[in-house]
Amino acid sequence: MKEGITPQQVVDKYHAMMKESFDQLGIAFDVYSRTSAPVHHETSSAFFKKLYDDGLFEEKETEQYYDEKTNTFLADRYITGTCPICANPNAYGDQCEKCGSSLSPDQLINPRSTLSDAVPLKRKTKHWYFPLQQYEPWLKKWILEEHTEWKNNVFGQCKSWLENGLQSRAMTRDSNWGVQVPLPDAEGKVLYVWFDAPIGYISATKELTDKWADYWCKEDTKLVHFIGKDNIVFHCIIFPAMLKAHGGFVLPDNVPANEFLNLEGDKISTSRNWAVWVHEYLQDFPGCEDVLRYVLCANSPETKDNDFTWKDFQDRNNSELVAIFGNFVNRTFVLMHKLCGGKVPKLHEDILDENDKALIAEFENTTAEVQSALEHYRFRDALFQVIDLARKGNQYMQKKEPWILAKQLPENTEVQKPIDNCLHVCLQLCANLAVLINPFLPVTARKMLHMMKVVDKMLDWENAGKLKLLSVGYSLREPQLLFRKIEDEEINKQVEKLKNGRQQTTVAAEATNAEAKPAATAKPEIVYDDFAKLELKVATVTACEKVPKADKLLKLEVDLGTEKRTIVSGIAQHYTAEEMVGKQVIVVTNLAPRKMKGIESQGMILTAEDNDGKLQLLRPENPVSPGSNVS
RNA sequence: CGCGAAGUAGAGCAGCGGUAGCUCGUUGGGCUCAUAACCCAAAGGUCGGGAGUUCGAUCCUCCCCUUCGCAACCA
Repeated sequence: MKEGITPQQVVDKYHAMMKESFDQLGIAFDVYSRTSAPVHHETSSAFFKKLYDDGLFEEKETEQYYDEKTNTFLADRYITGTCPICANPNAYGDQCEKCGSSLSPDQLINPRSTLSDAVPLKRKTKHWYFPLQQYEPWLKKWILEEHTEWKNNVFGQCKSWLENGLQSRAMTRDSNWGVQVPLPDAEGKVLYVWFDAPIGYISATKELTDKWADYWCKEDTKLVHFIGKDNIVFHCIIFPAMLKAHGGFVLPDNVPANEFLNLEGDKISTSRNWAVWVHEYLQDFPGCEDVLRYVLCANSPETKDNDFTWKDFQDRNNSELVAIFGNFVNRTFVLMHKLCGGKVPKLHEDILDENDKALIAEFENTTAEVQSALEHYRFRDALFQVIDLARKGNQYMQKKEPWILAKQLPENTEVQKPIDNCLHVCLQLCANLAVLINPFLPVTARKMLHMMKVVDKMLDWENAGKLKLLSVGYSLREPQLLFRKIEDEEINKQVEKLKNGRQQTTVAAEATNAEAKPAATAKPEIVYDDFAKLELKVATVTACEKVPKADKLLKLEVDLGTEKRTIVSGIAQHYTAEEMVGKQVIVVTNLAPRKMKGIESQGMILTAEDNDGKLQLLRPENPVSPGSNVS
């Protein structure tokens, strides 16, 4: 709605955009689907129908508040009113933030809609509830006893839910966007997003293969959900309970939820354009797909929120990818061409020394560590181990100093042997590095394959840790640099772009609107007479103070020419009392008075909300006399 | 309000009862095949704050502070 287009257009736009971005970053999916696909509608409907036919839902008809102005049923959070317990006039339908009581909308005195400020009416609506509490004993056993290995943040959250007690939860909503409830008499009802969304995983598998049941219904399947911390409950509690209720499906083996990644100290937000857009990144850093992948993995918020900064991006690229990994591969190839005629030299086992043996042993050690880390979802650590192996390669080469040995060649041809050994080991290490880095940096792994003139098959994980990946005597290509250095200038540009982009959101949003079809209005059309019912006037603020114990409210005295009025307005987080004095504002003067925090407000000040959620006062371009009509 | 997770050197992390460690970055020195690595040395931490338990606490207990998340028509 905000973009002025239909939900369908929104999903089409972003689906295409994300698919392309994933593709360009070398992130491949067996299937990249969406819950608007027909197969998903069928699958989720059928799932619902099965639970329904098995009598697992509670059908409840409730009276829910309905906002006639916007034609919508109101979620609890969208209703405010006076708290029955502490008389706070701004309690929400689900809880009062002043006294902390949990509420239901029915308990509110003088409820109103936060969408339109209308007085909501009760309307009957029927929904289907899933009795989560019935699965509580089973969930407790399954998670708290059988999955103690889950991550702290995940396990703790689940424990909290389970110990607080689960409740029936509506699995349908009143809406016209989503999957229709597959029952007669269910006009205008759709499945609750978090009912159908995880079923989307099953639907997508169906789209992939007829043998989808081999994945979902066989005990040897290991189901893992990679998610962010904000939806732990859906994947650990609700979806498993649904699967259990339905029967015949495997349950998640693990749900390694990550924390959040910030960007330059602020929360990432695509709507506020505080983001790094993949398609723009690839334009600005062509050929650097793997660098972004590297930094995101090395800095992934596995145990706590982390920050992506361009400076860190540069540091990690220059010191870890270029200087450690890239440099090792490069110097190995350069030396091999200089000292071994461009071919994989022989390994003279008779003269292997401790250094050789130690490094060779590292092939397997590191492989085991990387594998173990991956199996335990410690991706950061796994990647570190790979880079660390390259570091060990550098150390090894430094100890062996084949370039020094080479100086003795004219008088002693025997030294070719240790030179051969060093480069043989280093080259085999390069091959191992290619295999080990492949899951993280696939583009880099390909480049290495090319240099080694070997086939893709070599990258199979089974090859990790082996000493003999390259054959003796095989001639290899000239080295190509795997990574390039990233200069300060490029980084500064990105930081600037980010900061400028933040202000351009409005422009971007307008551009989107211009392309889109005529916007569907959110509210029904009205006639002039409806508009004429409003009395809007310009007023000058003569005094202003903050309302005590209310963080959002300012109490204003305004001059309407013929009279003065007191108005309470929820703009305290956007304007200070001092700066309001003397400003002109537009006031709805014939709005019924309402008390807020014990002060009667005799009107309402008009504001507009920008993309940052900041309120902007509406006011005349040039000062006019107080009391002027607005039309 | 409550619940969960997190808070350890400039950055990213480990440690979890006994002199605070790793990688990167910084500074000085050595070396040079390499987009320079590597070696040596150094600087940099009242382990979020306070109380307690203990012979001893970053680690255990309690309180507090900060950040993020917690069934919203949001995968």
